[in-house]
Amino acid sequence: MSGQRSIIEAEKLVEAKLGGVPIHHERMAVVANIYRAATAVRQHLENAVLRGGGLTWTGFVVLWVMWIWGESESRHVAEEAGISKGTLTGVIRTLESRGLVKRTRHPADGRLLLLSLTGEGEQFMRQVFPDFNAEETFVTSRLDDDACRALAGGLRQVVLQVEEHGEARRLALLDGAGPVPRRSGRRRRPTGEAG
Amino acid sequence: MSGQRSIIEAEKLVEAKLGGVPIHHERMAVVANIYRAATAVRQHLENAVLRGGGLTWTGFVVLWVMWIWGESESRHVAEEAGISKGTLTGVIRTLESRGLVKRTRHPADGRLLLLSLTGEGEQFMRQVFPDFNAEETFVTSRLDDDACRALAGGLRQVVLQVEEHGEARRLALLDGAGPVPRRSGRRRRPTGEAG
DNA sequence: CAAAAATCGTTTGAACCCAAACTATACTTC
DNA sequence: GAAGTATAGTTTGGGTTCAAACGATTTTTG
Repeated sequence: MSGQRSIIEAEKLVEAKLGGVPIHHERMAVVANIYRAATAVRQHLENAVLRGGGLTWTGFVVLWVMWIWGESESRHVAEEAGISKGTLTGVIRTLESRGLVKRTRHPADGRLLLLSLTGEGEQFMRQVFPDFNAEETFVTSRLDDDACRALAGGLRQVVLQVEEHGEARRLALLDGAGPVPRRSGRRRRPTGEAG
Repeated sequence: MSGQRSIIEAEKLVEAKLGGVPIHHERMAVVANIYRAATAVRQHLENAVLRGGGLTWTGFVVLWVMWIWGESESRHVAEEAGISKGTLTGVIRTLESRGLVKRTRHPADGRLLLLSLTGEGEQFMRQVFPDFNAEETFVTSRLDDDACRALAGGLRQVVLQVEEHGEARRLALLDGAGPVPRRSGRRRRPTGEAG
């Protein structure tokens, strides 16, 4: 990736492209760099640590959540891992086939699904997490501890803003014009009524 | 997402899980928050701005790169957008079918593919980018301009570290033990030689 | 100038991704 | 307690994602 230089140049080009329209460049740079950093970090960790263990990033995150929180209801794992419940179904299927995860029915509420690590899953995390953290340390090694805390704090502000006010904002933006349906997604099963 | 609280609690639980093994918590928090913020920001922008235009995040980024840089060789667009060349092929197919992008053969080098926006694509970006930037401003609205610059700067350090030293690091980690093949991916076409 | 090496974009396969539709179970209300 | 409502996990469909394999083309080498 030549990538970084270009963000600064790009800002000038955007200015030229939009002339009068005022653009908030620092805000643009924050969002662009968040995404760039996320991609770079994920790719490094996948290739340096996870691939050897036959895991993807998402698989590892889900495993990590279960490792830290112990046996949990499926919906909490999805929320904590930051993926949709539909995605979790597939990820759990994969992890289960690798023997790292157990699925149990909730004894009291038949709708709920309990997830937990197998012994193999526990052992895997005890082995892999220190390596994972070593690479987290590598990717942040240009920053000292204070800079890391400041960086994490700034990012936390972004997350909190979206979590606390994002939904209201989206509703306000779309206003009357109801939510645009997704282009993809399941189709309603055709009823018997023909035109 | 209840998400944020848990990161602090999680650190304590990790401590307990790993006992003696020293974990760098600030580094863990940085990586976790980068990814959380990237997911939150992407989701907000997709739902607030892009879905109305029938675009995904990646589609928008690719469009943005072509808008800013003008007609470009395919490989440069992929690099600049931060996606693999294989992914770009599919994204371009989608954008082309929406009439936003043109594909041209390079006149001198038959291997190269030139990409550029159509008039419709140009118009789309002029309309949508201000809305996009308004949401970038929304998600960062808890930070003042200086904090934004500091945040972008910190993230840039992470990206640079991975870009400049990541590959060497990965090679050093795997050392003699050659690269682990991916679980997925194309299979070698079977040759006629049978066992 | 033909064989070999390099480079580009495309195809492939497994996995991931979301949201809407759907099924199953639980709770509410009359 | 049957009908209606709510909630949880699964399926579906269009799409994205990567890396390796691959075909087409260009450059390099002998």
